[in-house]
Amino acid sequence: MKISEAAAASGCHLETIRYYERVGLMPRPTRTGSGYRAYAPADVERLRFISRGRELGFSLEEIRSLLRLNDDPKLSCGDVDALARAHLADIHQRIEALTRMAGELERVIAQCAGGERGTCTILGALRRTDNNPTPCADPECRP
Amino acid sequence: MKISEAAAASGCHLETIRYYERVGLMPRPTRTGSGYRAYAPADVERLRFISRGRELGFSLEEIRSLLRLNDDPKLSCGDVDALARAHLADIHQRIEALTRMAGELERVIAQCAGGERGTCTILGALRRTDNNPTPCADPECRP
DNA sequence: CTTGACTCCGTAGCTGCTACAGACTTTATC
DNA sequence: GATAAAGTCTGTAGCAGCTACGGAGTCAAG
Repeated sequence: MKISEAAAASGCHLETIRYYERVGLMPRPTRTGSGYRAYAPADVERLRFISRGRELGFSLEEIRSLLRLNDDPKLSCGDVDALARAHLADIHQRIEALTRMAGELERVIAQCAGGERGTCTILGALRRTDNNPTPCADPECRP
Repeated sequence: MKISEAAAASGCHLETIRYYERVGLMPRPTRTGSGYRAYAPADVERLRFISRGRELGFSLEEIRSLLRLNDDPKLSCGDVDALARAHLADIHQRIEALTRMAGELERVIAQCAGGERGTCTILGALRRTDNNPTPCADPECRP
């Protein structure tokens, strides 16, 4: 199986496969006489493992650990569980941060919708310094 | 005001300030006789503008646009509004993607909590192929 | 006068790819 | 069998958004 076929079968981009090999996530495949990479079904499975890990937001380093744990027959499920839980906590933090951003943005956008002259509340929110408070006179401005 | 003071006053890392200058977000500041950068209060305000933009998740290119709109006296509030709304939509998409990830992760973690032997459901979820349930029975699989 | 803190510039590193260029090999068509 | 098209090879550079050096020059305190 050539690299483009492995790419199609795994869903990974062709150049990404070579990249995974370079960084040691994928083993160096056997080669044909002319030097082309030859992949076995097991390689495609490994690529899909990586790809699904990425879909779940794991970093390549985390996936490297997961692959090691997966390859090791004397399974340490606790480590996998800990890694996954830590990752989940991280995702929750990112969601929280983005939700805060979205909330704040919605607030300043909503204020802007009304007035179009001179005082753009969006730019105002970016300019605003703590000792130089809101340019908006409306008490609704700062909840 | 020297660069470290501007850093302290703006909340930007010192090297980040130089970076912003290099990419053209910050103007080249005046220099002291010996070549040290000298910042005015307006520069610090601009840094804080950038910093708040980053806190709201805007990219540096978006912030570049916002700065241009902010600097331009004949204000085009509509452009600002459009930019902010597009950014907000993007944030919502990212939240959605992360929420999906979190949901799926929670699912496989919850399943794992029970059993600790042989079958780790987290690794199982990563290994799983929809059309090829068994790993590989064929001895040709591993070259 | 020396020590230490600061600043300068340029460059390289980080993550996770993606996209070349230029050389080669394989496959398809005539 | 010749030739064109498509695939593959390697190595390197680019993206965002910083951060962290190294080696040199500058400034203030003791």
